[in-house]
Amino acid sequence: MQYWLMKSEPSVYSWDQLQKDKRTHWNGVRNYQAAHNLRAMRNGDRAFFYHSNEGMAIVGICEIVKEAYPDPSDKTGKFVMVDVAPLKALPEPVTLATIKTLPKFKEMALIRLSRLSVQTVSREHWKMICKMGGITS
DNA sequence: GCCAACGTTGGC
DNA sequence: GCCAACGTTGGC
Repeated sequence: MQYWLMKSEPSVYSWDQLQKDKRTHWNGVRNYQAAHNLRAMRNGDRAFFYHSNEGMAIVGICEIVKEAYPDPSDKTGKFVMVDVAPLKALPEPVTLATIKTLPKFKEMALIRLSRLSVQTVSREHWKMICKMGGITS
């Protein structure tokens, strides 16, 4: 299984909204590297849901429930979207500020490639963030 | 609101 | 194919 991190501005689409919707189309990605990651996602992969701009924290975990298919909002036909469903909220959101203070996360894309909206997360980072977020599984 | 970092566009 | 100009993202 692969782990991911997806960003959304809460004023555009928030974690709360996803929990209400039960499922959503992750559309609007217009960056090739992010799109490449979308295409690499497989059903059952897990992704952190990160609030950018406001909140600036990882707030929940979602699951990929439909693999990449054309994004109808893209007139050029080049970009794709996936469907995601919420799995569980982090009891304790993990903020960017916290992550930044820990040397182990220096190599994380969230820090290194701050503008990439869909990124991979290593298994090690995934586990640490889950633990910090209060998920003990 | 500002600005750094980065990506894209278009002229040459 | 280079690079300046411009647009966007996202932290602060």
